[in-house]
Amino acid sequence: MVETSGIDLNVTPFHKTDDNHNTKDDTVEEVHNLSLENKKLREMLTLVWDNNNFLQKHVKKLKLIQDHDLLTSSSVKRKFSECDDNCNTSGSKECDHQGSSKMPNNGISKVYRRTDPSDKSMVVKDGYQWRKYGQKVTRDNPSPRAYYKCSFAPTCPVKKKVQRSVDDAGLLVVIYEGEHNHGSTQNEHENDNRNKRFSSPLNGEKFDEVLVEKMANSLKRNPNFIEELAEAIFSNVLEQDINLS
DNA sequence: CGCTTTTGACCAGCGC
DNA sequence: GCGCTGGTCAAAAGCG
Repeated sequence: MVETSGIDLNVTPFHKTDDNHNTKDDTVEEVHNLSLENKKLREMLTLVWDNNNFLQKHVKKLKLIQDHDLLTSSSVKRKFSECDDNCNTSGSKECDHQGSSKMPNNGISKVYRRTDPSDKSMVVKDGYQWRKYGQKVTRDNPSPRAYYKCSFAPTCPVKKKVQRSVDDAGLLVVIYEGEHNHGSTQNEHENDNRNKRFSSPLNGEKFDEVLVEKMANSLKRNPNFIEELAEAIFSNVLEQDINLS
């Protein structure tokens, strides 16, 4: 019986027995071999576990890259190419494209909001009052782009553009231009609650985490995946052992 | 009645 | 200059 972090496995160690010559030395040797085999199996399981974790992280990373590509492929890419360059070169913390994020850029910020794809209204509750003044279908995105002006204060210069992501209908890309010269119509807490009520329960970063978790669990539940992974690692370990010896 | 939304027209910038 | 595209305007319609 070998026990590793969180996994119980019934392993019957392969070892040679000889009933006719069951001396004390033989028993000691058997115990020694058994512990060696257990040690090896434990190491292998640790390796499998580590590789599983690595693969989970890799899946997560691929998902993030996919999201990033998806978002930068939309029409807003042109305007924010500078920001993207900054992301690539300096890795600025401000340029977090994951989930619902803002990217301050000369009074321009971009926010991603995950909503129900079936919800046709491109309403983003952000605590301000907006008046729609135009709508346009852009060249590289079949979903229309809506233009809003802040109507809470007559002198407020802030505008925003709302458009669905070209690849993910459930993802709204909101571009804010300018800064409000007045306060929000509601506090941040109320705003959060509203967003929770009006959009999908799985939104933004949380949605990604849940998705990755599901994918990882699905892989873990798949016996073929575990078998193939174990086989691959086992053959790899054997190769390493051969190379070392 | 006042505010918001819709939608076609218009304008400016850009590339060829 | 021309065509394409994104952004804005403004009249009409809708709504509470």
